[in-house]
Amino acid sequence: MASEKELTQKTRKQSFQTPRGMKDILAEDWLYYDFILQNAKKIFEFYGFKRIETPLLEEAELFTKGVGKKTEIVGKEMYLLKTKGEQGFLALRPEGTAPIVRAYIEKGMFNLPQPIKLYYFGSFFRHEKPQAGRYRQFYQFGAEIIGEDDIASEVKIIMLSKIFLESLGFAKKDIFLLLNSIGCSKCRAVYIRELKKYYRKNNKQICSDCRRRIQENPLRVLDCKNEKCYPVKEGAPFILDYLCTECNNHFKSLLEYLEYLNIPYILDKTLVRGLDYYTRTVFEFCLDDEKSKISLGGGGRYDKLAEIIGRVKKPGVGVAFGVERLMEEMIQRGKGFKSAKPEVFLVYIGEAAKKMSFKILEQFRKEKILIGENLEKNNLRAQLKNADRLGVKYVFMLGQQEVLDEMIILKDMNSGLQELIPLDKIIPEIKKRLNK
RNA sequence: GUGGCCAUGGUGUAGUUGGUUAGCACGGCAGUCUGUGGAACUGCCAGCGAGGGUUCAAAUCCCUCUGGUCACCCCA
Repeated sequence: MASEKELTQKTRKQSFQTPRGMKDILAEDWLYYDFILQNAKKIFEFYGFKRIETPLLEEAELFTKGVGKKTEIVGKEMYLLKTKGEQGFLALRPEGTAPIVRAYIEKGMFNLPQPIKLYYFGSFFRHEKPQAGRYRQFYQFGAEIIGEDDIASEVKIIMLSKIFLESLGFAKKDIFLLLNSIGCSKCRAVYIRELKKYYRKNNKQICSDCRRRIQENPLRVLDCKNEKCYPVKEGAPFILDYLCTECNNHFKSLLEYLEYLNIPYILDKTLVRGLDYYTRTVFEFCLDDEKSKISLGGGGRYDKLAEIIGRVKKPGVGVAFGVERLMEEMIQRGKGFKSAKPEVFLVYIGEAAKKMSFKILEQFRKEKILIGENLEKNNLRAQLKNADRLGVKYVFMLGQQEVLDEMIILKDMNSGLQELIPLDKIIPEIKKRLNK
C-alpha cells in the first residue's frame, strides 16, 4: 500500500489527465461500444453462448502459469498490485482466456454437458507504449468453447466470428482469415529443434532480434518483419511439415470443413501467436491481407491450458476481438452513428407554467416520445435557442395565460406558424403530426 | 522497452533573429428583448502541458518530466 504521503504528494498539481494510454469514453464513443456489444450479444447468445464476466483482478500467477512468463503481455506488460492481506500479487487482467478457464474449473463447469460456450465483453490492461489501435486499457469481446477437442469447436468459433464482423458492416470480401496450425507439444518440440538447428546454421544472416528470439521464443522468428531475415525465413522449415499424424488430421479436417462451408482462408505458415497456451489451430482476422495490417482479432485452440492452471484435462478454443480496433475501422469505413434526437421540445414562461411543465413532460415520456426541455433557463429566448439548435420540428409553449385557459401553443419550427391546442389533446395531436 | 515528430482557452488556430497587456474564430454564460428560435450587437468566461535553467526580458532558447502521435518490439 502506498503511504499517505506518497498518495498526496502529487495532488499539488493544478490539473489532472487520464493516465497514459487510457481514455474517457464519451457519448459518441458509447454508440460504437453499444452497437458492437449488442451485435455480439445477439449473435452469440442465439448460438447458445452465455455471458460471463470475471474480475478485473486475478492472482498474477494465473497469468504467469497460464499465458506464460516469457510472453510480452505477462512478462513485461502486466499491471501488478500489492495490497494488504494477500500473499503474492494481484494482476489487472491482460487477457480473457485464462480467467475464464479458471472460472470453468473453479465452478466445476466440466460437470455440465460439454462443451461450455461462453462470451465476454470488458476491459483488459497491458502496460505498453500506446499507438494506433493500442491502449493500456482496452475493450475486448471474446468467446470460448471449452471441453471438447473436436474441430467442430474451431468451426463454430470461426464461423461466428465472421458473422459477427459482417454484422458490424464489414464486407465479406474485406474480411481475411489467416490460419495456421502450430501442432501439439510433441510435434512442436521436434519442429523447434529443427528450426533452431536451421537458424543456428544461418546465424550470420539474421537480425539481432531474431538471434534473441530463436532462444527465447523460437516460433516468433517466423513473423520477423526485418528485410534482412527474409531470405533465411524463406528457406526455414515450416511447422506444417512437422505435424504429427493426429495434429495433421485435425488441421486437414478443419480445412475441409471451412471449404465445405465456403469460408475462405489464407494459409499463413508464419502465423504464430504470442501466448504460450495455444496448440494446434491458430488464426487471425484482418481487413487486409497485408501482414503489416493490425489484426482485428484472433484466437486458437488451447488444449493444455486447463491442465496447466487447474489439473483439469479439458481442451478449448477461443477468439478475442479488439473493440477499439473494430471501432476505428468502422469509422474509417464511414460507418457513423447519431444519437437519438428529440423532435419535440417544451418551453415555458413563468413559475406556474414551469411547475406544470414537469407534469406535461411526463405525459410525453409515458408515451415514449422523446421530448427536449431546458427548464433550468427562465427566459423564453434561451429555451427556444436550445430547441432550435437541437433541430426539433415542433415546440410546445406554455405560459401564464395558457395555464389559466388549459391550452398550449404548438409551434411549427420550420414555418414558424403557431396554433392553440387544448392541453388534454397534446398527445394525440403530436402523434398525428409525427406519424406515430 | 528503443527511436522520430509534436504540445497555445472547451474546440480549431495566429504568434521564432527572445521585447508592451498572447491575437482571431467557434463555443459557453448573460444582456440588448423577464411571451418567441435560426440574424445582429454588447459584456463576461477561459490558454502558452508541468517543473527547472539561461536572460534585464521566454509561448519563443536549453534540460527534465508528463501526455499525444508514428515506427520497432509485441499484441486485440
